[in-house]
Amino acid sequence: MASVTEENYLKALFILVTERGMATISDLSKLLKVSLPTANSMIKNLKKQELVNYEKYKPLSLTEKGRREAALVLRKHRLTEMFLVNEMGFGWEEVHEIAEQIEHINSPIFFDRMDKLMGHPTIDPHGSPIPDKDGHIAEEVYEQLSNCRTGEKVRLIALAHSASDFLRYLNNRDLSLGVEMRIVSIEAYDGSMVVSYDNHPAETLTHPVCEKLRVEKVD
Amino acid sequence: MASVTEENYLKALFILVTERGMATISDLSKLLKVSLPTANSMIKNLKKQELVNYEKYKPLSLTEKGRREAALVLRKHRLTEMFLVNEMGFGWEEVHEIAEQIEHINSPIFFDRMDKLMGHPTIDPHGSPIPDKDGHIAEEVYEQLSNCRTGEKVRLIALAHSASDFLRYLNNRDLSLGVEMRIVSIEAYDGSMVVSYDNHPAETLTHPVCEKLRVEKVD
DNA sequence: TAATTTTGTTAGAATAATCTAACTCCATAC
DNA sequence: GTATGGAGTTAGATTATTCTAACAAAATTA
Repeated sequence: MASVTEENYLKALFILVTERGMATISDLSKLLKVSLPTANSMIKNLKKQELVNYEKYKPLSLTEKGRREAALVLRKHRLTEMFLVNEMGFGWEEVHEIAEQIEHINSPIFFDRMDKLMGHPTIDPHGSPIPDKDGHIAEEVYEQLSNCRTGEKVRLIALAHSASDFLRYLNNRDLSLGVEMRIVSIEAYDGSMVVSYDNHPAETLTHPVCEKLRVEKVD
Repeated sequence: MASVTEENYLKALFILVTERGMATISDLSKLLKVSLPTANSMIKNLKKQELVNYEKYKPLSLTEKGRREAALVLRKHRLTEMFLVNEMGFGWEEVHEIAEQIEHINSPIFFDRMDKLMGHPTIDPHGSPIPDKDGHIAEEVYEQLSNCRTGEKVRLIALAHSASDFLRYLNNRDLSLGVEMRIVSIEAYDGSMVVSYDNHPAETLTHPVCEKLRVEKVD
């Protein structure tokens, strides 16, 4: 079975490929904060185990076996986040670091029990889909807020990132999943948006923030 | 901070010293299933960190710092076991293996939350005391069933071991903490005892089992 | 296209945790 | 009081994961 380190590489690769369609060794080395040679040698190791496809100087991808392993780690991570929020009362900004550790626990009954206690949730507290027990994961079809137009009304449905400082930023503005907002205006210069929702008639969100907010249109 | 391996050595040492009053390198090597030289070199490492007292060829003990670290690992283990039983619905025979892994999670807020959700429990599902946040642990003052006499009435209050096969053995006989039993007879030859309780008028328990059952006398 | 920068690779070393083989110390049995 | 067996130690090697230094390939810029 994959070591904790190997699981982290597989998960990182899965996320990179899902988010940007491809991944390189230097992407991995940045995301995991290891040196390039370290990532390079781990990739050789994972190739030997037939978990990643890799040829010298070429971009990386997961084999079917690797993709499945990675999705199961992601399943454990997201189930844990949901459990921490729903069953233990944590805020969505507190759970990532804990889940980063618990995702490596090797105990199918433990995660099955979480899953059952929560009634088999399909998304985590940040709106990301939870892979099923076979490693299948729903595609994320939501739009970025940054791609929407002035006047549109949208519902916040998921987040592309879940760093705790970003989540606290959202908390401070009463932004949570399900909030419906109208795009009041878009600043052409820097792409920042002014949105209105609930008791916030005019909240300005910078472009990097809008890129991370996933929304669906409301009629 | 101590690595997972170091935490396991400290915990093992704590348990050995608590159970038998002292510990040697070979005790450790047997308990942790590592070779003698492996245990030897780890002990040197822990001595360098001032976590254990050790002189060549002498028995081992924990320093105050080491004792505290060990007790905090044990705290995480036992809180986890209690959480798994009380909040997640596991049987007491299922929780040891999971807790062995979760005890190494580094997240004070996670364990504080468990503790709070359960109302600050002081014993785990096997009756063992849970150390407090400062690493203080209550002494276990219970008697072994094997030291009791014919005719005495006792209440099962704790277990000295929590291996899952032992716990299933108890489950199969409807033995759980709190059960009150009367000692019907003791077989002098092998120390086995016949006890009666609830719907079990005459259950025979071997000496090794009786040694692991901790009881208090009922008037 | 040539120069430069970024990315990737190889070589070689370090650390943590483990092992086996060989040797030494110590308690105790005779 | 010596011999013996168990416990402890040392030496040396292995594996996993990491690093830096040096170099090579690919991509980008001029």
